[in-house]
Amino acid sequence: MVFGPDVAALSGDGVELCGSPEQVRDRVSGLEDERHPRWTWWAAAGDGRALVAHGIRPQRCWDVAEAHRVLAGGWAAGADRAWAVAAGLDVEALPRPAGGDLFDLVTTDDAGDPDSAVRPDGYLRPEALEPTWLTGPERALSLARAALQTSSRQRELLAQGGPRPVGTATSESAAALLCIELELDGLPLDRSRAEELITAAAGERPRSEEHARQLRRERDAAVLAHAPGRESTDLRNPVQVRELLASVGVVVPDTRAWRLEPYRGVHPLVDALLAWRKAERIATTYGWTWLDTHVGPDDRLRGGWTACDGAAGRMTAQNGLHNLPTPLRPAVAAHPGHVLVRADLGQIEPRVLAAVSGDRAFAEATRAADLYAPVAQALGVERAVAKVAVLAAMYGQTSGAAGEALKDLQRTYPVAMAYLERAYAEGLAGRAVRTFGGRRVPMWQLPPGLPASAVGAATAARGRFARNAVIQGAAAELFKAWVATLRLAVRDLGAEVVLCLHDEVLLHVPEEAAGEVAHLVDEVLTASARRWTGSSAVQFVADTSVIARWSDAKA
DNA sequence: GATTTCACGTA
DNA sequence: CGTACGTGAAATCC
Repeated sequence: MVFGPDVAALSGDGVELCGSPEQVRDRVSGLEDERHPRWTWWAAAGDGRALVAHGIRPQRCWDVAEAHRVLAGGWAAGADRAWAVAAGLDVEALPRPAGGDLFDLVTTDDAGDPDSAVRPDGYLRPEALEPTWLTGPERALSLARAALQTSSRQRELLAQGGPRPVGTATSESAAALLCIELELDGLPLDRSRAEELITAAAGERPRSEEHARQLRRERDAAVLAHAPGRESTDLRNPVQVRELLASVGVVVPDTRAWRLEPYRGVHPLVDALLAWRKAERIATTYGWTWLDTHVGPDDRLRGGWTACDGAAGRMTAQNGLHNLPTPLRPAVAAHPGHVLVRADLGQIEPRVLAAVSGDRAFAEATRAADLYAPVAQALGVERAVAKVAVLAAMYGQTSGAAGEALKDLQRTYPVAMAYLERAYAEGLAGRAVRTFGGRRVPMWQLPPGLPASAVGAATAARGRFARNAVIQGAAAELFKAWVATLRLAVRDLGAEVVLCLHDEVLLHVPEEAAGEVAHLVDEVLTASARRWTGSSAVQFVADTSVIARWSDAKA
């Protein structure tokens, strides 16, 4: 489907239609009710949003942009690029949209049928990406056909990588649609509780600009009182703060919190500064302005969502949805008549490692509710040591106390460790890696002028990135497969997904459906994990609770 | 005005 | 020599 401002079109499966967006939307709605087809669109942010904004929430879709991101990696996924890759055309030679200069005027004489989205040379017309190009129904129809054609070529290309990448593309597509819903629905908030928490952390709501400045001065004064003679220091200027600290005998290379932590006892200024920083964070980033800007009159916090970041493919969110400080979390609360069902995946990354590497011994450890217990036993070390070693192996950490246990890990779980080493080596060499689900993760190339002395560190950083990407990326794939299925499974109960946080999901649920939704969360996880891994060898576990506020469950 | 650096929140 | 992300304030670049 293609939705423009004035025209829209539908093509495929014996249906071909173009007309006004209203007409096409009605038909989409009817078809969705009849047989919920897998709708194909260039990107959820365009056509998916056009439906969701009008109350149509399709079950299944194929998002050409997301499929392209799986296939090619990286973030760029415009229709022209996705079309070119699917068609096997050179993306380096992608025609550029007309800039309105003379050169463009001269070279547009071979443009072929002006109402076709495809040029005679096989590339998608770059101007067809602009909504303004959709001046008539023929053009919309042509663009819709092109989207459908792209999707079937993408399917073929993905299928060359085995059965999984096609599945990855469908769940990524669903995640992208969910992102639109998350953005429009928002996260339920208890406004008065939010106001209390902001007041406690950042002070009362400023009544004017002058009042705001005064409050700021008061906050600053509490710190500067510890440094007589240096009251003019700007606490927001790291250089000045460093000088301030030096004046009381605290000499540090930078003023980051973890660096200052050991000096808490040395001088009361340090303590005051660190407390000030926490308050300042809430005052500037999650304070009154944030509340007024991002929380609607319906007491919902809204921000943009993306289905995959540019690196390994985790979801991202804006406006604090992904980094709300813990002290503010009590403000996230179910609205009247509802509860929150919260679930987080326990020890997701090592479990994912067991699945993607196919290490049988490590998979055996996932049968335990606490994976580190059997690992510790196998290595003959304390649980804490086993945990640090496993995490160090996955993240490429070399400092710290993991050294000896890492050797034992190699010996006990050679298949899993080899999987990580392999990714590390690929990254080191600058070659792209693929996640278990088939997402290509491109590797950046080192800048040509890089001094020889810096090359080692730079390639090692790339190796660590690759090593982490195959784990983090695969975990993101499983998570999205889970949540995409959950989205549909709970829908008839009136429940909706309202937050996704890498390994954690929050659902807003009518009170009476709480028990059933909580049950479905676990059931769907087992089914999704089985489908994703292709077996039941690796167990995934969710910690699920029914709560009123986000903070009611342990973090 | 746009980009970079520092700092810090989350997983 | 653990990764990823988003945000704001100040400094820096153009």
